[in-house]
Amino acid sequence: MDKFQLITQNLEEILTIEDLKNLIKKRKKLIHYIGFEISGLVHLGTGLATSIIIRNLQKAGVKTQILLADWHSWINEKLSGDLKKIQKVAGNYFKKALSVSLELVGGNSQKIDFVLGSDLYHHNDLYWQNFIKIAKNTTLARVQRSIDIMGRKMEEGIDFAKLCYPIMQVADIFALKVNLAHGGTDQRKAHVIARMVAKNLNFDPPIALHHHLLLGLQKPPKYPLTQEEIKEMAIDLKMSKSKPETCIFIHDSSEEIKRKIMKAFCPPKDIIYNPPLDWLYWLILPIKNEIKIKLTNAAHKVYRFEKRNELLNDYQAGLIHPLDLKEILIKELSGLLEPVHHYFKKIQLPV
RNA sequence: CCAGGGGUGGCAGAGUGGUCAAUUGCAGCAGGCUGUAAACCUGCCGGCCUUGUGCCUGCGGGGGUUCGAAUCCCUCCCCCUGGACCA
Repeated sequence: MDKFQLITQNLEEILTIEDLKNLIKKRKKLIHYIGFEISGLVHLGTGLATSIIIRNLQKAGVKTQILLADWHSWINEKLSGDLKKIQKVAGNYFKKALSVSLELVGGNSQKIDFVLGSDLYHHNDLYWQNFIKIAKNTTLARVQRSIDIMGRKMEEGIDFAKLCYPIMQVADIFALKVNLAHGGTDQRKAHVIARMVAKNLNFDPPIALHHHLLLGLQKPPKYPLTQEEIKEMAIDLKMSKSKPETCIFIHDSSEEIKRKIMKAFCPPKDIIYNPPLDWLYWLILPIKNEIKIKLTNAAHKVYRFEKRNELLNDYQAGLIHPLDLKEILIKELSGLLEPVHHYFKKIQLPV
């Protein structure tokens, strides 16, 4: 498999494919980054979905970096907006949880550079110069739109720091010399700003790599939904810590995994909006490479990552019962996360 | 800083002296139904428990009036709209 294929595997969107091809062709050093806000427990989305991409990039020889975004978390009032606490959790818990997650999917946590936001900004005149330059090359309206998409409500009572957030995010990309900016599809607006202002600041526009946001397990606010509506509402539909019943943490026991998945929304034959199917397609298959599922005719069939559309086709055709789908998901997920309990035996989780 | 408007349970939004632990909607939770979930039906939905015509806390914070306050007064804080200042 060549570099391009490795890098683009399991991504939902690339901005732009042409730029990426050019970068590879020019044999430039590929430098990746993804930023994480430091909040509560790491779940499948933050931990595993992102790790799959990082693993792929590592295989492609890309330098991978994780920004432990303490200042961003501070701005967004994570962990009560207590910067000291955020930094503590970043170092004591998040770094470890993300490393474990990466190992689970077959990546190498030794090859990741963890960067704490504070360290990046400390005594860094250039960073803050770029911050102002970026701000000068952006409009208020644009920044407002970008924070809106990030799940923060514009409406009333928004403090100004929130508007600094996307500007910092763009400055981070330049400061870390990133040419592969990675995030969920929710990071699109910020990455687009980065690409737009890059030219004005004499940087090469970073390529944006967006992974799929795993669906939350709950029934959507509206059903049925069209593919377009799902894209528009992606932020509301994604797995979220704030709804613990609809999200699975990497620390969840197999009993909890079973309980939550059994409660999951899972309409028969529907492949448009189907959280368990979504997870098997985007998460389990890319990690496990193949899974064996019981069909409604009692036979078993093996599905492989390379041909994962078969899974969708068969489910749509009614060849797989929702309950069988759930059962395989429960089994695979429990097995996958089993080592996590071992790693975290002695670490206090920041609940 | 000035003027006006406003702060009610997870959210939305009623209520303007007692009958208010606070209408209602949404969300959430539990159970029933279904080879899963959803839809649908039932119950719960401030906290506590010995589950009761029980106790406690409660309508931005604090103080006051009153037999009695989410409702009236004072004060502080915060938000919104406009203005002033910077220019």
